[in-house]
Amino acid sequence: MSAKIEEIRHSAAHLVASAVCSLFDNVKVDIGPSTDDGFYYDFDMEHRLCVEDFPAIEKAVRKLIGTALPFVREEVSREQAKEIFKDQPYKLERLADIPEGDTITIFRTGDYVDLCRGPHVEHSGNVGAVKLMSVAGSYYRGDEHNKMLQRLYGIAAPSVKELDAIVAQLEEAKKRDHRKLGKELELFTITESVGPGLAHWLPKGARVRIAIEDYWRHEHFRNGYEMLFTPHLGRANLWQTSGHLNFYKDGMFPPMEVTEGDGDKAVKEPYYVKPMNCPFHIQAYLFKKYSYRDLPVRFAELGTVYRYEKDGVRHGLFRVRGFTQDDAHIFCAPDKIEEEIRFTVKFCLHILHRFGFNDITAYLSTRPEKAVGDPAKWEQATNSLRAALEAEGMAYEVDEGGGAFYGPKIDMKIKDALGRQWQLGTIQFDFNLPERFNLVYTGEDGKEHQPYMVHRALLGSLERFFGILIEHYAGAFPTWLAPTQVKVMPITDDQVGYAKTVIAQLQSADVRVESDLANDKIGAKIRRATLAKVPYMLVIGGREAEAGVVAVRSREKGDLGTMTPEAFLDLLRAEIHE
RNA sequence: GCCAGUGUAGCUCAGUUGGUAGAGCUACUGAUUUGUAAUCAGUGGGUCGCCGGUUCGAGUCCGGCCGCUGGCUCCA
Repeated sequence: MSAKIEEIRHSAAHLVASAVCSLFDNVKVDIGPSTDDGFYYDFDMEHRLCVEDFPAIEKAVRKLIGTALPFVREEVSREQAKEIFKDQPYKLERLADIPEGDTITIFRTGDYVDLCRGPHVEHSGNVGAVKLMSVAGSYYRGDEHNKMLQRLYGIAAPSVKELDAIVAQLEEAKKRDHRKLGKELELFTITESVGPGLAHWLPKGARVRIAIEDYWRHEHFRNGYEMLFTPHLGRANLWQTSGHLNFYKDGMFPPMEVTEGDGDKAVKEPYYVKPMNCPFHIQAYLFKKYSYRDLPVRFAELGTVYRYEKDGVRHGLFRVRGFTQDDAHIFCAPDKIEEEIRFTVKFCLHILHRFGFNDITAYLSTRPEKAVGDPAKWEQATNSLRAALEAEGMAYEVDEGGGAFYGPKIDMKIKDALGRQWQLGTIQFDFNLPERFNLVYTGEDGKEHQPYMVHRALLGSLERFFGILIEHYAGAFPTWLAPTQVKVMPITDDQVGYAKTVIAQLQSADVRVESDLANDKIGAKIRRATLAKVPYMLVIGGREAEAGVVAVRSREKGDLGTMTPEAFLDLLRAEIHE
């Protein structure tokens, strides 16, 4: 973001605050920072802001822009500032936060004065254009115990034309919204009858998921992982041991209670649906004794978990209550951990690249204040994470003290086609569970040692990942992922027979192929297939049927002319495996 | 949970100051047999999110729930 744009957004926020103060009574203002795509300003006032107020506010802002009011910077003493903002409690609090000795600056725009570091544009005319987008509640200083203020969101640009461009960009993002595309492309549905946050993968979505899963499993087997299938429920006792009941009970669905045993010996036993797979993978590890020669043991599972996400946090597929993690747990000897982490990082990047994500940043989170486990282990674990990132030449940022209480971690964040950042993979040490479940392996010395345990997900959850993929590709999945890879469309009923033999040929080669035999003109069929974002259309008319060829139309490249079905299959295979 | 919106047919949406619902697409039927982004005609299809209230009468007004959207908080 250029400094100039930032100044414009920031200044626009001041103009909006100024307009709101002039239009309504007794307005207390908080702050108005610029954001990634605009700005917001928080207010405390009696009047409830709503969208109907926007035109009046925007009009007042336009008037301020029209008069080219200068933004006047003044340095003031703390006492002067206190006097100026005596009716603005939030400003006084912000003022109190400014360390003694720092310069206190205020900015005046006409009658409006704001406590602000700046910088600002020279005069309000430089702001150009402002549009209010939405109004929302926001806790003062982001703390839910504080009073809720009213927040106005807006966008600003140097000119109306540039503002329109921003609006167009927002509309582009809206067009890619996975919820909209999920409906249009028949990928998934979430129904009120089943419950909020519980996704159903429809046939088209399921086809994409299976393509993802097949690839995922194949690569895991090729890279030394074993697969597990584990139960969806476990006794309360298990969750007691793992510590989840103590720490995360609110995030778990409430228990279901069954009676075990008869008569006097009958016991009520609560079962919980799993919010994580770890305890189950640990059971698999506890199944037998492991030697140092067996390590590292890598257990992977596409494990479906359920978490009781609070109201108001759900969002399409991005935040759901039931989801499938591409989970794995690695049990590794301490002296091999650095190598193993490097291997894991490499594997993660390999998988993410396949899905078209090349702009990847890592975030390394280190030991927090409250932590379990030997500090020396933390040190070694953190170093192995750091070394792996450096060995892979990855850009990374360090979040000091940002690790979980049970171990340090790396999070992988990707940028999608619109430049938006998403957190996907995570590689996380756990010094808590090996202790709680008393995990061991037999070392070279014949004694029992505790292995390092690493949780690892590459895609995060399949649901969320699918949502991100939909938006990344705007629904136009690459051929290897596309729910329908090929649409066969005869021009008249006379070619249906030949079309069916072509379809059978493609199907037997595992191509996801569909036909459009509707009694429609070819233009209508092409339109439908285009809207469904099918990568390849095979148009079959009398000429093609006669010659035993197909006319190929590619989503990206348009008309590719005619070729035999075999030649088309070769082309398709080359693209899928590239 | 909180603030602000919002909920009408499978989908996208109309529905004027309250007078028991409409269009296009989809689906189905018929005609048409078509050469690269929509052939024509007909027929189906709705407890207007749910519950309650006001009213002679509620999709429309009021209240309470539920869902969804945008935020705040949260995401082991």
